[in-house]
Amino acid sequence: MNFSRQRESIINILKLNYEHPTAYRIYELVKEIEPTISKSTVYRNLEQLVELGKVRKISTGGNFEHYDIVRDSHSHAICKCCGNIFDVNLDVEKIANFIKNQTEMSGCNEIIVMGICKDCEKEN
Amino acid sequence: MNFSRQRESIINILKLNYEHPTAYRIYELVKEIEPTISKSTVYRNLEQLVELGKVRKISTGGNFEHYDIVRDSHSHAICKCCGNIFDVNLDVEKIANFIKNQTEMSGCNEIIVMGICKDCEKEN
DNA sequence: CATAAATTCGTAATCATTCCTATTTTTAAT
DNA sequence: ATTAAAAATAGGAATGATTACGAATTTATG
Repeated sequence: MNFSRQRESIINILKLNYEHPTAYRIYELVKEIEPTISKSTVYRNLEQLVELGKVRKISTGGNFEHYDIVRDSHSHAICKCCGNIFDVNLDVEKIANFIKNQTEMSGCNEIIVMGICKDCEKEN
Repeated sequence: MNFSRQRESIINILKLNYEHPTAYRIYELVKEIEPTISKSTVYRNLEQLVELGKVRKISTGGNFEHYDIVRDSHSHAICKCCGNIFDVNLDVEKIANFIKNQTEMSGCNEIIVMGICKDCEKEN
């Protein structure tokens, strides 16, 4: 993988952003620094970075994929109602062992928890 | 919600199918029983059934949404490599409590575990 | 039966993502 | 510093799963 200014900008934006942005949001933010960047560059780089394990893709069940740069190991909780994504610390290792004994999975490195957030619960 | 023959067929197909089918696969299968059913009817009904809590939508990070009729309470493990979905039994209640104390989530009713399946591990 | 509400079918529209290609940038070797 | 090969980009077109729409049909209720 060669160096590219655009990719560095994408990574920098991801490092500054803790909001689990969508690809399009990342595109918008990078555009402020790198005005001529194209959407395809953003999508291609995100895909590559996910492949390399430097970025995680989070599917919420909504219409967009969200992205999160890998810092420490944490899991995600998603509100089914508003789609917000929260960080959670779960014992992934423990769950991985449990899974391994129970299914055809050889292990796991990511856990996504779906539920309702406190705000949405209040409103309904 | 009124009765509809088409919806009953969709539910029946889901009851018979343990493979976490996509909307399109469900459409194909229902079509064998109900040849004039339209894709929009399948999509609309799946959405309604998800809303009612009778069906669960499973986002794998791939291009399609998968569906699973709610029988017993179980969680899902997804292979990041092949996209296969496996059933798992996790202590959701315990995790829900853990989540509740740690985040803005009021609880959870579904856990998705991402990892690599044994077959894909062998191949790589 | 008659009416209103719900549902369906078929197709068109949407829109996030992927694909394509000519051009530019990066890398490594000479 | 040049050069050639490989990698990456910009921009726009294509894709394709899903959603939206409207006229026609079916269901529920009195």
